[in-house]
Amino acid sequence: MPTGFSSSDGTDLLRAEETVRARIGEHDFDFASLAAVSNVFRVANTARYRFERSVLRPYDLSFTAFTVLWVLWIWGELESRHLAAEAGITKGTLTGVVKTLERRGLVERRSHSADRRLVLVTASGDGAATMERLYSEFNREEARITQHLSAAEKQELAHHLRTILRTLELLDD
Amino acid sequence: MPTGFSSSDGTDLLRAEETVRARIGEHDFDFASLAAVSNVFRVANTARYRFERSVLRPYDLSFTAFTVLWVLWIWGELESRHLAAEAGITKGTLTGVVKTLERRGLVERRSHSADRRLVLVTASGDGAATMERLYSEFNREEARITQHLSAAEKQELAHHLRTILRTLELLDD
DNA sequence: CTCCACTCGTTCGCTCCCAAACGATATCCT
DNA sequence: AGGATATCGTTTGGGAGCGAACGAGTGGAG
Repeated sequence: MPTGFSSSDGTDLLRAEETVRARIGEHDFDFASLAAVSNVFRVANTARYRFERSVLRPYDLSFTAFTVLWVLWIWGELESRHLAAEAGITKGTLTGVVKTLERRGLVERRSHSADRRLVLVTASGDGAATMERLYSEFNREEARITQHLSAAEKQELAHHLRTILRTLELLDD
Repeated sequence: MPTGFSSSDGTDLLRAEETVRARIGEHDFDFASLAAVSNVFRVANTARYRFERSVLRPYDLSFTAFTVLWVLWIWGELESRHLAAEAGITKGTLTGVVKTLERRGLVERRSHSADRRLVLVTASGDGAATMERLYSEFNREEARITQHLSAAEKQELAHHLRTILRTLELLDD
């Protein structure tokens, strides 16, 4: 039951942050950034956990395996390193995930004819069919966990997150 | 280099979402929820990766080990299962993480005198000293990645995320 | 045409991460 | 008191997840 930080009724959601404030003191500390960033981690953790236990469980797919399959479904055939980048994992990790997906017949691998170092990965017919069913369930769950935000607030949220994403790209050493 | 989904100049950050829209069609799909939730995952992924490579690397701490130590630093001595809940991991995972932290002398374990099933965990002097230095660096990095958001926007972001968090708690089966 | 530098995906060692099963302990019921 | 029941942290098995090292393959410089 990793629900992340807060425990019960929601009114004490800010309590942890208050405790931090008290524990740390006031000198030269950016609490607005703390609140923004730490809540991103909390939501991601909790939501990921929930997705794995609800929609993903019947398909016996991990969140990462789902992400990889989803990327292939959207973009079509991809070279390994691009697939890894799109899915947000290293190529070493991808090797294992693709191996899992291949074992279940959801994905196919072939090597590039011209450049034999390259490996091309595609969603199989089965993989595409699975995503067809799975992704609408996934989207319903996305809607469910954001049900107390208006459409405008969701846009606002997404917009702020994209701003951070852009900053992260620029900061990329 | 897992930067997550988007690749280069930031103007095509929305391109992936456009592609999704084109791939999926328009029927009965909640794109606002998709944008909000998927960007939470992307930011969390990318930021976590960055934190591990920048501030955490010199201390040889994983993000999770840092989180556990941070929770102990803020809240003081905790029983294992509460520590796990606060850190957002299962108790089984916690056993391993605490073992790692204990090996490095950052954390101490003792058993409850009255109820001998319970294990109490504390940050050691070394652990607290480490957090003292580490956490201000961490906060500077939080400020850095959110530098293009105003204080009001950070509040807004945190507020929307807390709304989702509250919903997730309610949905908690 | 042959080194040399580079790039590709895989492998390795280690940590994290969960679900489920487990042994030890505590509590409740009667 | 004592047996069912519940709860605690640990262990186990398997899939992520990273960095670093590796072997195979490409392409450029001389």
